[in-house]
Amino acid sequence: MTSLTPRRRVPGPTLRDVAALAGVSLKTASRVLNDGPNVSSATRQAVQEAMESLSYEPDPAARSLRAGHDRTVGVVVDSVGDIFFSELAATLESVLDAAGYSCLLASSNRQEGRERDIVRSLVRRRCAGVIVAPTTPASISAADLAGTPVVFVDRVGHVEGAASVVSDDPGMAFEATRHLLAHGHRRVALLSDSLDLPTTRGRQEGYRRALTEAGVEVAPELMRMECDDESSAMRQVREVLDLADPATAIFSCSSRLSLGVVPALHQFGRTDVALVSFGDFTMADSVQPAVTVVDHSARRIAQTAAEALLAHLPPHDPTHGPTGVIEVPARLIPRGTGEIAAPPTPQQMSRA
Amino acid sequence: MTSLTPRRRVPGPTLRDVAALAGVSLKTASRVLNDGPNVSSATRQAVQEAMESLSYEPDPAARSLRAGHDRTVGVVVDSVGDIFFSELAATLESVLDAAGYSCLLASSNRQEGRERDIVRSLVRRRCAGVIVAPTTPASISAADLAGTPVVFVDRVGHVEGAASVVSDDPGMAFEATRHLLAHGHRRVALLSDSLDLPTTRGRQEGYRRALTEAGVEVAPELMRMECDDESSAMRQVREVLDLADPATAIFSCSSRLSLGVVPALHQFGRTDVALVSFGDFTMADSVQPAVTVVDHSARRIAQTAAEALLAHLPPHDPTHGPTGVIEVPARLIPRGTGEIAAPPTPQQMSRA
DNA sequence: CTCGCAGATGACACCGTTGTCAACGGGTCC
DNA sequence: GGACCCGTTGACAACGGTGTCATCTGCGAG
Repeated sequence: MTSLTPRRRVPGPTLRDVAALAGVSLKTASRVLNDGPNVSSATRQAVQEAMESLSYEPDPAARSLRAGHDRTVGVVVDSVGDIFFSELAATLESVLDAAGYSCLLASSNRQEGRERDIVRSLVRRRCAGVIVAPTTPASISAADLAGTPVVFVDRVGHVEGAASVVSDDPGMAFEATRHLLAHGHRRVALLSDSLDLPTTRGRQEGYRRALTEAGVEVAPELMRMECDDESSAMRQVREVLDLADPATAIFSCSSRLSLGVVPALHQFGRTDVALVSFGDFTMADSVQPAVTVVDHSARRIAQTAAEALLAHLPPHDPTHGPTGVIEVPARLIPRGTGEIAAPPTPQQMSRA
Repeated sequence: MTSLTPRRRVPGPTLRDVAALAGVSLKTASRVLNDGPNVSSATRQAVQEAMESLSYEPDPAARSLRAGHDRTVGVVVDSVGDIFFSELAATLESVLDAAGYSCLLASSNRQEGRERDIVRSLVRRRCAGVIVAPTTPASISAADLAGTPVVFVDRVGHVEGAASVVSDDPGMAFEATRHLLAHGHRRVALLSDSLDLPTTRGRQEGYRRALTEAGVEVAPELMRMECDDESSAMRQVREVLDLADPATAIFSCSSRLSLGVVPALHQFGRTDVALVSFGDFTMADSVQPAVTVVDHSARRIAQTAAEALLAHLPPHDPTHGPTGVIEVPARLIPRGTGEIAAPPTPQQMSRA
């Protein structure tokens, strides 16, 4: 009972076996494995042949233990199941894989405590580095990292020497809203989630600024900040369209919400309502009319973040990687819904 | 240059420190850590207090190296970015996390070679177990696993003693098709991807069998097996609707394709066409009419697979976990599109 | 001819943990 | 009272690599 044999693992060849076969010492074999200096080409070749013939693979655990780091990058996102983060994760994985790193992926479920636990555990694992979508700017501290390089994604994290790769939330929200205003809309509804994330705040801020600069009143009844899933988004859409002075355009703050807004508009038969979605999504360019979006591409953020992290990892000089906030260019993709003109207002009609 | 210090890692407390503080030997501390037998309660408590006060955390690498296994489960899916697999992965992660395992997630991108490489690398890492969506039934062999417990998901994998958690593809496809036939349809189009996966084949088979049993001709021009993304699905929808003897119902073999079919039908204004989707998706019950789906819930498959794997892992007896093909019950969820009746055919009309 | 130096190689300790086995002390049973 | 046993404990080696330092060889400089 004490010695229940959990199905015997078949041990692979070790570096010792390689060394023995090549007729050299363990250390020399190690040098060849790591492209170390001072190895004669004859020796190097002998060892390489031995590795080949045994189909030797180094043991990551042993390496990690001794060397203090390994070829794994930890990735912490809100949820792997979320459309945005799943794309982000997929891209991170492919970029890091190309650089010889594997990914340890975990979901924080937006809980700060869980996020910190996960990061600590990744650090304990001697991950080469971590990539985190922080729930709050200060959710992760330098102490949690214990020197492990980190790059934040999607939201800014405050850790000395760390980079944060984000899109320009206020700026792009500003542009999206201005785009709607430019098509004559004065009643632009804002759909946003209720969370107090910097991302969310930034987008709300951009919306407000665009209205203000255009001299349009910021109407509280048009700002709907309780949309946490598709169905609540649908409900809010109905409400802003049913107002006495109804919305004629909608700015949806996330692709998740847009997944509720689009069906809602279709269901109500209101394809005359303008819409810009912050965040592209699968069906955006196949629905009719196609949805105008701000593309803050998960792919591009992931690509940039992965490269930023790699610059902090060996063989690069870890002190010279990028630092601070990196804004990934986002762009407005006009596809149809954003270009729907506002109907003439009663005032305009009477004035004419 | 040789000794470039990659930002000094701060080493955490080791078990040795704990032992020293508690005034016991390293081994005794280890015994407490692992709930080993034969430790006096006084000693146990002293060690636990020492661990507490140092906030000690065991080192997974060292543990893995010495014990030959660790608390990590490798997960290999087609792509983390795919809607189905991202949900699958999210659920696996949460179930395994609750059992104290972390996940190492990787995408095979449906390449058999890459899949095998990933699995081998996971095995080398001494993962406690792996969960794989195999590209082919024989893509992974017992030799690749070297004794590591495995559970296959979504598709059947052939490895002695391994469980495969799948939904009843032929059966549910049969039922979906029969559902459409029961509403009077005789021209039911099949939309499927071109891959030669058992899953795909099973669904095609169920479709054929339903038609045959109902005495309906299996029409080649209605079987569209070249749909590999949303846009090709849209194209195929147009084509089957434009036939001289057009389709009146569509059976879409995957949620990914349905994401193209639904917008296509909306765009063509053909909400009179019946549709059943194999696989639920976010917008399915919010579009109008809502989409009837076969729910082969990623969540349920993941849950079952995680439990099957856990049963093969310590502290359970690894030889007594479930084995063979486990079919997760799927169910047809009628929501609207599947219940649209067929228009009377010319034959029926003239006969009347 | 000797010294020194650099390239090549290996012996050994060590990373943090767990398995093996021996030692110790106290009680039980003849 | 001695043999025996069991619960408790610790010394030691080992897992598979890498860092440190010593050793050895050959060769050009003085």
